[in-house]
Amino acid sequence: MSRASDRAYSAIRNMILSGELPAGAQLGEEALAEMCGVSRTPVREALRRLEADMLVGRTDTQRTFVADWSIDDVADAFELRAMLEARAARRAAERMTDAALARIRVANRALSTAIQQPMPDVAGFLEGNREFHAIILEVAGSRRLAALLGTLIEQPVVLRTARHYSREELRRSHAEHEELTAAFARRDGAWAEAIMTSHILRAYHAYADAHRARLDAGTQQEAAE
Amino acid sequence: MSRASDRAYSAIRNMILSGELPAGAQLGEEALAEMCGVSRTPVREALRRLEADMLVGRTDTQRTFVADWSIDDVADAFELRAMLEARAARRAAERMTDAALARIRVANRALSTAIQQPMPDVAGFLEGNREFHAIILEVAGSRRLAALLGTLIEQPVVLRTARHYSREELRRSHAEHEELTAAFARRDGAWAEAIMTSHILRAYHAYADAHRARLDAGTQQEAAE
DNA sequence: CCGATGGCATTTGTATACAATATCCATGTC
DNA sequence: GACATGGATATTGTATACAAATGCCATCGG
Repeated sequence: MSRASDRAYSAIRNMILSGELPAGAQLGEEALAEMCGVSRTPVREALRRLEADMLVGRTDTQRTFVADWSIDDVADAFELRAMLEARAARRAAERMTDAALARIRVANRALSTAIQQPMPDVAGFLEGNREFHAIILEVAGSRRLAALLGTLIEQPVVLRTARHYSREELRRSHAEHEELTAAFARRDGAWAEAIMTSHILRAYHAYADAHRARLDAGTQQEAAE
Repeated sequence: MSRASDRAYSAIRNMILSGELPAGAQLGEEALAEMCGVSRTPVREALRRLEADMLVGRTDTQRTFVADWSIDDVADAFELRAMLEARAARRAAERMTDAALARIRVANRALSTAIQQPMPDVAGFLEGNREFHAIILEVAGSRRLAALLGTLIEQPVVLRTARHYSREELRRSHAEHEELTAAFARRDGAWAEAIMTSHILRAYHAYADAHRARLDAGTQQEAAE
């Protein structure tokens, strides 16, 4: 992370995820370079990586812009993520070790602690959640699967969704993690696969519902103006 | 393709796929730049892309080398490809149009012609095959699915395998394409998914068998020396 | 008033120089 | 003789200058 290109990557990425750079915004290399305090060379590398992540797009004439995520794109991404994470869960169940199982339980405990605070610790929840899924991916032992999922796990949408989870949703998510752990403990690949599919798709519908609610609110507000 | 970085990408890629640059070979940026007749800047871009394709790897100190594909890596890649192409086939069947169906039939006819020559036209077969799978991916209508499959379809292994297909294997492959077309004509997603899974996994086992045979031949030769 | 055209401004692409870092080999010490 | 150390050498990382292309806008002709 000390390399200039890594700093540029993180900086631009954060600006996109935080919404500081809104969807559709043109990304001039020179302007980004100045923002990041580096030259254009590392910025160009960072943009290529962000393009691979599909966080930025390119016009037919090589102008880069912040990618716009339609609701269909989000559905598409969640569908693929469900398929790939489910596959990872199955492989992980088939290859599970006692040591990894212990680490998964630790992550789940941290997650449980986070959501039982008087004011739910969302950052703690996200970190425990990330760790949980990371261990599964590690145990699954497929470098390619990990690479493919890498471009799907930390999308703008996913991050923003979790922040709006209700306590009930957080609790439900944790319950699913517990059930997945049970499937891992029994080395039951089919079970793990099924729960993981459900786990991701439920997260998708939580997002879609929230999105629809947001749209309705926007429409009402427009009507009032 | 006229850009220097594109030329560098193609050139290096071809050298890897042809075996001119053997697995494990160090890829000095300066040396590659000279080979491609460009400067280091576009070579660096090309290497980043090839790294995303997993055709080149990187040491912990950022030295690049031609990726070494163990038999397990190949199995891993085929397994993922089977899953993703099967998903694409299902989506394509559900969204199939008459126009696309006609194009698929044209591709299949070309493929059929290629394998019925006295001396099978392998290049023609590969082109028809590529077109067939490309149309399916297009009809599937998922940019992400296309992006993920992009890194899996034209791997060194896949290309080298097809060149050693027997006429019987070519004929079988074509028969599977015909069956897939039938599934598409009936808009039967489950059927299409199943055939595609089988289609890719059969190709995998054809490769694995050939690989084993090659290993055995090598061992025998060693024993004879 | 609308659209085409030309040229200026902006942006991206490439080459190259230089800085930082890693590798390798020779030398010296135990 | 094995291993650590240091510096020469090679390689990668970054900045910058310049070339090529793209986009924008004003001007001109209809």
